Amino acid sequence: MQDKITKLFKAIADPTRRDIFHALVIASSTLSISQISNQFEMTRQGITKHIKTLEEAGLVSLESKGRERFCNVHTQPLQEVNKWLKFYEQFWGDSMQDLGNYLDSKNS
Amino acid sequence: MQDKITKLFKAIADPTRRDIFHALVIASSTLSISQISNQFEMTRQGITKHIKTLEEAGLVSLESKGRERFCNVHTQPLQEVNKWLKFYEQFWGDSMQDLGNYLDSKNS
DNA sequence: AAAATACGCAACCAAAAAGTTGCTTATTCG
DNA sequence: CGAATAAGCAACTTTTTGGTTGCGTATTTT
Repeated sequence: MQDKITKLFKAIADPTRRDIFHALVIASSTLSISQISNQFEMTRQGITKHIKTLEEAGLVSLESKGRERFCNVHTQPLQEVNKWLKFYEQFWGDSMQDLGNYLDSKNS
Repeated sequence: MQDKITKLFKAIADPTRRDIFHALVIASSTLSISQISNQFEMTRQGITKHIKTLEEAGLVSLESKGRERFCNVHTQPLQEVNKWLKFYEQFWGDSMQDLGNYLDSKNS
């Protein structure tokens, strides 16, 4: 389909998914599908779809317990986004000047 | 339409747009629409569309000179993404343990 | 002035994404 | 056991996205 990093970027590009992800991170325990969807206007099935794309991005994993499914959240994949950002970080401030610095350091 | 940060996330979620953005950042001078689209398989009009969404995310701005339009690139908006990431950075490593630390620091 | 270049804009198209409804299955509770 | 709960799956609709073609216009170039 598409590469890992794009899946990751797309997963967090949706506001609902960012909200779900955030809810999972700050929750004091793992949450079930229903527990999550109760926090949103959307139908459970809609939430399930979002969770699936979060899962495919590696940001959550699912664990069945009885009739319920609990979501484990994983923040580690975000390090890839951070890595991507890192490169451009050197250009914050005045782009052109910093670009000069970057090129100089490459040539030395 | 949608909030600023979502526009930004969506802008960088597309691989072609990330490529355009990257090309602009590492270019030694500003590039025109044609100069950019020559580097891609896609039609000029397709590229123009992508540039427009980059523009709406604040990542580029356009400047007309004669019959050409040059793209100025801006990395600063990415700081917003970095800010978003920062919060989750404390959970990298072992999520649950770090979450404990986070909650503890809130209560002290 | 004619030809070529750089571009915008609108219409269109296909595929993907976002979200819904309806139905089935499995588990738990009384 | 029967009712209620948790959830999966498939089909379907709507909207968004990614990309194209076609055409008009302004600016250069020759």
